[in-house]
Amino acid sequence: MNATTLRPPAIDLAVSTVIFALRRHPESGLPTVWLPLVRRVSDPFDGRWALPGGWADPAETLDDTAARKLRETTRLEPSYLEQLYCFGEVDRSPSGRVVSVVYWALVRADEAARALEGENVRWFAADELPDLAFDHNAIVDYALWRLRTKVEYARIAHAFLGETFTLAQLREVYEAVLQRPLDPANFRRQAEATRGIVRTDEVVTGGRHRPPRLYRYDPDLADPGASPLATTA
Amino acid sequence: MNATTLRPPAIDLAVSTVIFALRRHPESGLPTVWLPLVRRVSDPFDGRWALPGGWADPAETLDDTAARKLRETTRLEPSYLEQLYCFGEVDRSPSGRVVSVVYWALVRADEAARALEGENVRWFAADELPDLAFDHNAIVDYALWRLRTKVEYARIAHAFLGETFTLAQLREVYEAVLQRPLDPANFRRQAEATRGIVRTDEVVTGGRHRPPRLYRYDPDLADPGASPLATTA
DNA sequence: CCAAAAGTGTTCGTACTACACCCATGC
DNA sequence: GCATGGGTGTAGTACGAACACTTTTGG
Repeated sequence: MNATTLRPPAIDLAVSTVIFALRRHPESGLPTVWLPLVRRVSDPFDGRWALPGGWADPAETLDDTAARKLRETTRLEPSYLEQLYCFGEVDRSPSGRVVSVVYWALVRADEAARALEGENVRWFAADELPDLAFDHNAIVDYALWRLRTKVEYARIAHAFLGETFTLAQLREVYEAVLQRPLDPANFRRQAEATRGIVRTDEVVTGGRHRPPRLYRYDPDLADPGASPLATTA
Repeated sequence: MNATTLRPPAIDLAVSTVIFALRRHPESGLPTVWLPLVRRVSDPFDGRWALPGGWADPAETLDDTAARKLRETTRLEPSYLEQLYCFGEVDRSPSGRVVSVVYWALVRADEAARALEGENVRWFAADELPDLAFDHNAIVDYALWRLRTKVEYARIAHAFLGETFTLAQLREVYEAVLQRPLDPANFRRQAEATRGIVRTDEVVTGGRHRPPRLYRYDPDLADPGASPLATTA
């Protein structure tokens, strides 16, 4: 954006996304953070797992490119999408200079189940990843850090759940992300006071215990953790 | 970073920086947030004020480009430098598709005084800016929001000050950034407990009151607000 | 002594924690 | 009834806000 150099040099601009969803861990049975990866089918890093993404499109906003690529490679519709960071080390890619604008997304459990899984798309537990292509391991680690810090002060947990949810479900989200148990009684009060949710008149019957009330996220309540650039997706 | 498209399309990648320093406001006399802008000398937006920056260099890390451009245009050496956001709207620049990786920096008051100021570089009070080139007004607003939110939980305020400082000086930084007065007594306790500073044995004499003790920032103390990607500059 | 800012003590209210206890359902 | 989780009450603790008060300098 300086005028002295009239033409900028060639740097390839990529857009990738770290997609998070919750799944029960096959061993522990507890809900944990999972993410889908795609297998690379050409060099560099042919055959290695990598974050879904692609080249930036001159006709599209970076946000739109992230959302589109996410749809195209995994068929997922994210309930939350936010820019994470722009990675610009010189030696990130052996094929040349690539700068990656990375996004992170949250999808609901039911939505995540719909994701096409196959030879070249597979879900992994976020803390049991293989060696990924490029610097993608470090990127996922950073995205996990952002998820874990942001869930404590911003209203994003509901993005893992459906339209309505019980407080136990919401608490499970926090427990999965923060990796520690939370007191149900205290969580209830805190959630009702500051998590931007409202009670509905419905309850869930069928469990062999008192039927829990359903809650709904209220987007009108001010979010103390919302940034001025929030996409409100 | 997808392999289906072999060659990415041409998008110009720029790097700009929002530089913050504290100066006394000429009217109120209170310390306030200021930033240097550079006047554009060619189209688009010829003659308008803009953030210092330039095109990304294929041989340099984005961080390095930000630091170098900052030095070249203002002669300033930042005591804090962090990536802010990557702006990628399609119509940001009338000259074509430009994606800007924007950084924000803090410089010390003595350092800021050294900055070359002239026909094409001038300092402005952060909340009294003229109409800037491109979307730079919105970018500065976002950077200000980040500064104001981050100063509350991370240890960055000392980056506005010299090697040693009194608690009154540190408090002035917080008051300037947060735009509200703070209780000196409570600030002292909070600062000594959680702001990562240590007492020195020196005091400042010369004022017509009790000589205040000097403190020093201690980088070894864990910063609760530090990100895993922190540049520790 | 006085003014001014440094620095200490104390009270109050709020908010989080731990945990006891009651409620409503399926079996 | 009994097991199970939903939901309420409450005491203990930590921390920030407000503000009175003491200390140490220059004039």
